Amino acid sequence: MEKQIDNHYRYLQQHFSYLIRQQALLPGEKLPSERDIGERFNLTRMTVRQGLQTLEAEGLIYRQNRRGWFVSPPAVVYNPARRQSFIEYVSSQGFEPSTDLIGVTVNPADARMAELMKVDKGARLLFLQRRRSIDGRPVLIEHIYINTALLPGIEKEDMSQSLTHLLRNKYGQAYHSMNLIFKSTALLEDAARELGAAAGLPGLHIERTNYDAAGRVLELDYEYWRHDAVTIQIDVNDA
Amino acid sequence: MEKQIDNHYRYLQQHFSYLIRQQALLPGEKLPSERDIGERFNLTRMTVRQGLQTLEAEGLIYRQNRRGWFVSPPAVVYNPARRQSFIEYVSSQGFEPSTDLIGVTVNPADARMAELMKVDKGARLLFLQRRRSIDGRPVLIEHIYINTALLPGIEKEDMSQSLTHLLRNKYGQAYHSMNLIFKSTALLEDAARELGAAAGLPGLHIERTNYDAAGRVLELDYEYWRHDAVTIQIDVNDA
DNA sequence: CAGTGGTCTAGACCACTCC
DNA sequence: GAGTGGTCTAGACCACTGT
Repeated sequence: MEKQIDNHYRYLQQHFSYLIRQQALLPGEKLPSERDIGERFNLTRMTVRQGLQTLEAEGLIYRQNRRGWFVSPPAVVYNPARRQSFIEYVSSQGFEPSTDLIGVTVNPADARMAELMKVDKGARLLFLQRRRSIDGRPVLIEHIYINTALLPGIEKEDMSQSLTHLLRNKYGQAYHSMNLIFKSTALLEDAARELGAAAGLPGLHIERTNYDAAGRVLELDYEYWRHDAVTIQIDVNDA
Repeated sequence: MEKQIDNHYRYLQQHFSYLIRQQALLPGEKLPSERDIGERFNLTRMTVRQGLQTLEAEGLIYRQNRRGWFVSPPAVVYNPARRQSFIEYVSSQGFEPSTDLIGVTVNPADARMAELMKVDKGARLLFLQRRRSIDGRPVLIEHIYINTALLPGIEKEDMSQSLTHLLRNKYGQAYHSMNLIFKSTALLEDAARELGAAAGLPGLHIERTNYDAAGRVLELDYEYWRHDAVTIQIDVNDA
């Protein structure tokens, strides 16, 4: 007993949704061009785009700026409580992670950052911008602020590697506790551009504060994810 | 040093974003109609709608079906680890929570539900559908499956009240552990309609499995949130 | 009823990617 | 240069809301 679809864009949505679920269209595969779809279904490009946008909102397809629409791969599961690095949890799920370093600078903390990281104004903070990809598809932009006073010499390390590993191996620091904030919102304009995505793309923001054993802020991490690329999972145990 | 905006819809976005941040437009306030905005800025309705949709994706405004666009109130912070009820965490943040019971049925478990809840196929499950609002604004639809065998007589209770309280007071059951899954995706069609929202609205899905002290599944809870209405916050402590 | 957003048409030009 | 999505125009009719 299927529901009657009287909207054209919903018809498109259901059509492609069906093809994707049946795996007639495979992850990473390119959809026909908007003009081709319009011709095939006798629809204006605007209507086609509306249909595609609803599929994008569902996380079934994604676009790369002016290159086309593609079927979304399955989302990676991110379980922050496990304290695994991006590299660990992505590869353990059978995907291929990679990291591009976009920028590294050392800046004095302004008033806002000083408060967030519980350091004095002017303290030296290492600021990293990285892009991380899964199977070659850019999925998140990361902005990281590191308290260099707690991790001397860290700015001389290779910053495209896993910070989790670096802290563990070189500094003997495991993350002790962390505070996590998740928010569903549009990707920031810069993040969208660096992901090769259209601005205003639905995104997931994660803000993570990592503390050392003494409760000091080791690192502040902002992650801007393509919303279809990740599922968050957490186990909460007895208090 | 402001960036030059050459897109019309981005200009609109920046304009209203500014007004909202300056509180020249207050939470809950209605925006002018799409046609009025178009006239004022000399833009087509399609372009106006595109601008408004990006503001919606940012979580700054929301719409109610055919009633208009409104400024979003601040998001409520949901911290699952605190095991507070919706009523508790909403009211403790200075908002007014309310709950509408949409449906109650008792059904035998099908194969899928039986597996998810670790019961025999055909076991009696209480199924609740509720709509929850903050300050009168519907923000989430909840689908709850309850294992009646563990909570005898529960189907005779008032199901618009807090389940957390009911379990605590009548059954002496506190939630022990829970498993949480968060996914940013479009609202389901039914959920969107019950929230008075357009279908395909960006949404946040939360899936929560609550276990009793013996590790049995007490309750399975699916929450479909308007994406601008909630921020998730979790503290993870030493393992 | 008038007013609102929801959907849709039939075009157009532009910016960028790919070859 | 051909093809793609990104943006935009100037309309139209419909479904639903409020009065």
